Amino acid sequence: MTSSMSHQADQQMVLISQYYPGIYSQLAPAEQGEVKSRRRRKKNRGGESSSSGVRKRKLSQEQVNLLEINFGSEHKLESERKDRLASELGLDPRQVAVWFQNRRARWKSKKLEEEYSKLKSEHENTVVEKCRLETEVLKLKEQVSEAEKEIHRLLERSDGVSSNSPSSSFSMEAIEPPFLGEFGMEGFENVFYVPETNYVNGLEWVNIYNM
DNA sequence: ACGGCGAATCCGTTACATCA
DNA sequence: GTGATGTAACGGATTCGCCG
Repeated sequence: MTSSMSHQADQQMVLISQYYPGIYSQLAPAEQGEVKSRRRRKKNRGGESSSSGVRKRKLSQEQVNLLEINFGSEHKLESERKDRLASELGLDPRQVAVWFQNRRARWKSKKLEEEYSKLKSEHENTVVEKCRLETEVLKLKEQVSEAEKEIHRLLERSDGVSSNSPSSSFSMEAIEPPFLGEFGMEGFENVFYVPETNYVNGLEWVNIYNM
């Protein structure tokens, strides 16, 4: 863990699991259903801390400011820095350690909230895009269906014409179909084939290709 | 290699201060 | 007075490095 990495962590969306690789391994007992009972702490209404002399709640704004500055430059607290900070702030090193511990917990909680918001937003965008694509697919299927119907109608009409007029008969298979790929028509060659040189009654609609 | 030990850190919780 | 919220502090568990 380098100091430069932690310095950038506030700006970047760094996953907690990357930043504190040890955290998730500690979840194992709880995940296995093992529930440990915690000892209840005694109340302390006498004004004296049970372990470290005079009780002193609420740090001053000045103390918090300096702690925040230090936390901003490095989230971890080496013992040398802890002692120096404690001396500067007139606090017990244990208090500095506790403050950093709680601050890391708040930082982690905030990052998790941000990560959640980001993922939620991405999910919503994806759902919207999915709906849009599904609508587009329906429209395209409708167009294909209409085109097929039209082809059927035209083929039926041309069959009727060719039986009366031998000169206009031709073989659809004998004519080289135009290349449609550059128009993005791959897959529709058999549906939209248009003979350019042989005029067929009722095929005026194919002029859409020249639009 | 291995186990014991202490320090550091984590999570979950409690106790208390403050405020609406 | 009271519930909600924020935070200092604690307890137990885990991890890690050191040492014999």
